[in-house]
Amino acid sequence: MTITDIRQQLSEKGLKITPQRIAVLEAIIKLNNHPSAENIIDYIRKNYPNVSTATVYKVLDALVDNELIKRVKTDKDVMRYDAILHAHHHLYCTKTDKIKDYFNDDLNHLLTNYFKKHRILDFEIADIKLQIVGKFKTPKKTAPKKRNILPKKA
Amino acid sequence: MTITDIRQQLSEKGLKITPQRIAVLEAIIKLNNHPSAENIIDYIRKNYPNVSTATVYKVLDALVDNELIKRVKTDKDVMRYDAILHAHHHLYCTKTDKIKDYFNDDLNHLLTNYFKKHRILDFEIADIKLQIVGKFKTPKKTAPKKRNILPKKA
DNA sequence: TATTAAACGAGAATGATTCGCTTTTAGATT
DNA sequence: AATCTAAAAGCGAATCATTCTCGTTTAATA
Ligand SMILES: [Mn+2]
Ligand SMILES: [Mn+2]
Ligand SMILES: [Zn+2]
Ligand SMILES: [Zn+2]
Repeated sequence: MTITDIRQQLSEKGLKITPQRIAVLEAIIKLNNHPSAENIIDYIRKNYPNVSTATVYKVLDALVDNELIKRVKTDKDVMRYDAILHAHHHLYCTKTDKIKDYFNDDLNHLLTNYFKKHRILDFEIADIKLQIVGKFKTPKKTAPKKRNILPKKA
Repeated sequence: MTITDIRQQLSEKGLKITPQRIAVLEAIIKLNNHPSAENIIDYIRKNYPNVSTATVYKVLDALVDNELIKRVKTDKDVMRYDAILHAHHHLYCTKTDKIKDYFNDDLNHLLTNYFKKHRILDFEIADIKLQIVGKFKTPKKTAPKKRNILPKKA
């Protein structure tokens, strides 16, 4: 995803191409970790110190409205954003608040087929998403490498 | 679910039985529509005009911590609450913000089995919930009753 | 009934997000 | 290339759901 691609995407949606919009979209793509507005602002300000907070929020709204990004809901008071549009689910870590993508087309088909067969009365499904809540396991300590380490205190 | 039951539930969790706690839990059960804190406050104040907003939030936290109710996440800035503890999913109406319960043990088994067979690397699942987003269909107009209606304009 | 830690009430504070208004700018038009 | 103008950006104030603080009340226990 190059800046040219981003300009292309904005243009396709009939959005004016502005440095702020490019920066926001680029930030979400680069950060690639379902960043909050604050994360995005911090990231952008490294290169463009004068971007206004309100502008970032307005850009985020515009990008969501034009389906260039998606909102990711959380338990917390902060909204998070996702530039990956391909259908996928999310692993929510209760310990760290990290959100990890979970791609599984097999599962998507399972669900789609399930609901094709079992319609929900009076409800028209637009999207089905799994909230998979839990904890990331810290990988099992396998025999740690022996190393010469200086003792903490002489 | 009587008030005696509610007192029982609070007591089992070692929570002090207070009129405010009873009122909040009763409100969520009676409203039965994933109410927001504001909905709950409005409901309660009809009978107890002096309940403090802060108290309601504190009670909600205590009830969640003690697993007597659950939080329901939404797109919006308001948290909503659920007194139904039995595993179920939610239908989110994008048009009206209504959230309807979707019970389906068949589907629950499908998912549980699926993830029993297909572990997610390095992730320990605590809970899986479906966010089913869409719109409630207004029931199809079936042959409308013929009626004598006055014409709109003479 | 007295004791006391826990819970409550009232209002201030917080903080993510939005608003209102002025200034700037992208992109079209001369 | 210079001009035009609706759209976008900037900025400070406002909003509002939720949390905090602290003085007062109360449920539970002895
Ligand atoms: Mn907030
Ligand atoms: Mn908020
Ligand atoms: Zn994602
Ligand atoms: Zn529910």
